[in-house]
Amino acid sequence: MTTKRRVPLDRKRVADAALHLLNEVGLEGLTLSAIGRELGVKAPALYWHFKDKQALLDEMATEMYRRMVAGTPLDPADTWQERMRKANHGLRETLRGYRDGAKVFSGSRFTGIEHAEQMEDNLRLFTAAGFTLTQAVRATATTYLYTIGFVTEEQGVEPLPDERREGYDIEERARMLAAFPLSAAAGAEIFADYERHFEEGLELVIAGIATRYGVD
Amino acid sequence: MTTKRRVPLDRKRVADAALHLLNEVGLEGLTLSAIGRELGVKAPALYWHFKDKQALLDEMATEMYRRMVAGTPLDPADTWQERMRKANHGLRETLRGYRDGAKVFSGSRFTGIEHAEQMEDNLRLFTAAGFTLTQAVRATATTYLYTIGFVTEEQGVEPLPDERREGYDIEERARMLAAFPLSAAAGAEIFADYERHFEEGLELVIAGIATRYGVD
DNA sequence: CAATCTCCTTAACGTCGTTAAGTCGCCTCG
DNA sequence: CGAGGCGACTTAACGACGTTAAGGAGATTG
Repeated sequence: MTTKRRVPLDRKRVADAALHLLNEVGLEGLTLSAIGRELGVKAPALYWHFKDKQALLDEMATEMYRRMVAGTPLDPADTWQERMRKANHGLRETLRGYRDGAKVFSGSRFTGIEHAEQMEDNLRLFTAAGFTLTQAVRATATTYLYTIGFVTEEQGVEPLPDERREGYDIEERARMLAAFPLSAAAGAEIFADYERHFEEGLELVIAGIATRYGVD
Repeated sequence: MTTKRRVPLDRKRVADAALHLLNEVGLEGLTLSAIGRELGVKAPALYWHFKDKQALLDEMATEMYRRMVAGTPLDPADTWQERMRKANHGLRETLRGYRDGAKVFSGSRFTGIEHAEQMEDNLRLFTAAGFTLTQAVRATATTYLYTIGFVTEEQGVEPLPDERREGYDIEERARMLAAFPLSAAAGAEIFADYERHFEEGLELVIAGIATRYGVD
């Protein structure tokens, strides 16, 4: 019985397995031993590749970013508005692709500097469109922060697309808030149809950028 | 030695102590036994008042909200723009008042329905200003989500006002990103002067609301 | 005065992230 | 060709954490 030598892990393969597992068990179930099990390895083995769990989460966030870039084709000829829509829809879809995706993403920091390539591309497009660098940064940062905030809240209610967390029954909420009619009616505007609401909020920000910076 | 009977705890006192402790140790150091110690009680005692730790975090978020409302005076005669500025600056200051405040806040759900009072007040003001209910909800939600996203990122760098986390040296970042000149220069626009940048982003959103919904 | 309720304690459990020490195959070099 | 070292793991163990179970003391009630 020749015990075959297993091909060694590397950071990427660990991050991939962890992202896959994340979708099944969520952030709170994402333990090192479970990740190890996914890879046929014991938990402490992961410390060979990462200094601690946060470093693994950082690599996961970076991998999410890589996949977002790969899955969100950008046209150099985009107007800045088209670029904003594509980039932020791409970001939202990426985050929604993982259970607790927004939390993992916003709680981590990228490893390396790969992300700067996309950032540079965006800033170049915006400055070419007539924005100052300062304006370009404010514009992209504001939409980015809106999207992160949006998906974080969204995933508090819908951990994954078409999967609803309990305790967010719109009708029950309306009944509880009977004394506050506007707030009660607002429930449908807040806890349903996230797609449309995300888009609408994004358009608000884009409109504000165009207005305030006099660029269109 | 008469062992005096201690006055019993209640949910509010526990949440208060936990919020106080949060500022010293952060979310990851906020353990039940540490909270108990703060109150002269052992960890399992807290289970008399809360069904689990998340329920305590929910109460903490609710208490943060109460303090925000109490500390953010609103004028019924405000224009909707003034209301947005006051409400969102108040929210940001409240969140920044606690270490990991944004994370605690956005990871929890309010207990009770007190928060609806303020919500109702806002929606009333906005609809009176000429917004439809749908528009009012989109407008307030978009700014709210921007603010949450902003402070979450901000506290990743500055856990508390005037307290910087390591690893965010702007000059070192610029050196690393030498190959990406726009991104390198953007560092100063991203990791410093949060106050001004928050305001500027908020104005972008407000401008977009005015433009897109034709209300001012 | 006994029973009950409130609010807490002590004890214990299983799990988690993490560290230390040891193992085993492979590669390198004398 | 054999010894040593290195890469990539395992096993064992640690302390801390959230949580549950059982018990107990003081106040309240019938």
